[in-house]
Amino acid sequence: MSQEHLDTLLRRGVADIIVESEFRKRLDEGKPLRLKMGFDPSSTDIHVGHAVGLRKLRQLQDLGHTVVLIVGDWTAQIGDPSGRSATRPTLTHAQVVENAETYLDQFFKIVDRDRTEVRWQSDWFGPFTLADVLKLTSQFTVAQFLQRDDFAKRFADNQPIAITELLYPLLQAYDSVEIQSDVEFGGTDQMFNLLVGRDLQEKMGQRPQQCFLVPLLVGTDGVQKMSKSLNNYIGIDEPANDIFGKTMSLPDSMIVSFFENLTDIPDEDVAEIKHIIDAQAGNPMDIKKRLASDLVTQFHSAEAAIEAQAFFELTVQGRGIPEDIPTFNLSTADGLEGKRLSDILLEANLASSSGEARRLINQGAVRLDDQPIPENVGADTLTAGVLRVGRRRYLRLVSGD
RNA sequence: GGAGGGGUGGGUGAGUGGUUAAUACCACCAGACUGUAAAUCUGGCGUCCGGAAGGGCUUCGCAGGUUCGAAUCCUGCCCCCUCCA
Repeated sequence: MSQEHLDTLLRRGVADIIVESEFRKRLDEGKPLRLKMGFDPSSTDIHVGHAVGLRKLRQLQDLGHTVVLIVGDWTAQIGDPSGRSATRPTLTHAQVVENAETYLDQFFKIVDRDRTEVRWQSDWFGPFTLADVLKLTSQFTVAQFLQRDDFAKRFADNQPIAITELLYPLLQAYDSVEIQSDVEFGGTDQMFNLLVGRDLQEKMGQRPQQCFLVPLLVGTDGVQKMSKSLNNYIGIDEPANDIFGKTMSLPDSMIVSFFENLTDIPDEDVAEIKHIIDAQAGNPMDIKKRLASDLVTQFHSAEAAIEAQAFFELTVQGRGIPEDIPTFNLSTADGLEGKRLSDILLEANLASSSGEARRLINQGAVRLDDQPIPENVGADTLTAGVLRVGRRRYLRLVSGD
């Protein structure tokens, strides 16, 4: 591999590598490195924000290295007993197993299964004793932990910090010892935790891991970091049309960052795109189509990307009707007696409540063959045709058998 | 152990007996304009019935109570935060 290729690999989609020179030395040793990545099975959906780091894992796997994925099953079953954090619910063993399966299916869309070792945290924490815990805690001081940004801030603001919260970084650090990690991956918000792992390994006589930090991708709102709870994410498991559509709705300000972090297009192309956008030398929409197509190709296939683009151009841009849409039979045996348009929208999942259905109708968002239906008419006055709600919800009304 | 502050709709946060399904802002949804961008404008935003007018039901930590009427008053409980020890 060329030096240039390696440089790109260690720069694009990378926030920081601690310590980069040591990391490069290890790469030169010629032995497969153990790349540690942890996940909390309380959430299962992988979005493109996570993909930034997973893509790095894959690129390094392609150089012969091994990913060690740690399923945080033990901590997930403890949860956060203080109940402060909704993001640490307590899960049962069955839930953890189910979530892990869901997660792995998505994980291996990006990461190479054959070069991955999956380890369950309870293998080593299950038999842990209180004595072990105390030994672990004795390696660190409170002052050291107060260096972590959010702890420092909360401490200064007289906000509570639960003792368990101090323990989590220690447990994560011990994972590194257990699997003899060479490099741990995480977002920049994980820096402190990764560094604790590094320290602990050294204290326990191991060679300290390097910390590979990837940037936190900003979500589709263009403001906050991408996360499921903020509903500003693009899931890698979503249908091709959704990935394409969501990408098209990105603010212009996000385009360059997405290309940088989520695609392998050449650096020169990224620079070119940045120039076009800054200088307003072209329509950003066309550039976003390229981005959307690239993402769909990664998470589905090249064919799916072509279809998704066609779908987008037909429906959103051309306001046309796609072929493959759900149908609703007007002469169904259920009978339309007493039913109204709003009931049909609800039954066909075009609205989430009858209140919403009425609202949409009143706002002129419902059309039958392009003719607005401004009133909640009786279902029996509807004729065969295509019912459209907003821009992208459709229902084909048919009559007869 | 003691003192004080607080729990309101997805979020922030008004509201101290009726005009409050609950101000405002954010988020979100739909429409217009567009490039499913931004900005802007318009409408909406618990839920059910009703073509509509309108009417049910549920909601202000939980459970009771006072009252014609309670997010607002009383009692008990749960939870959170701060300060002092």
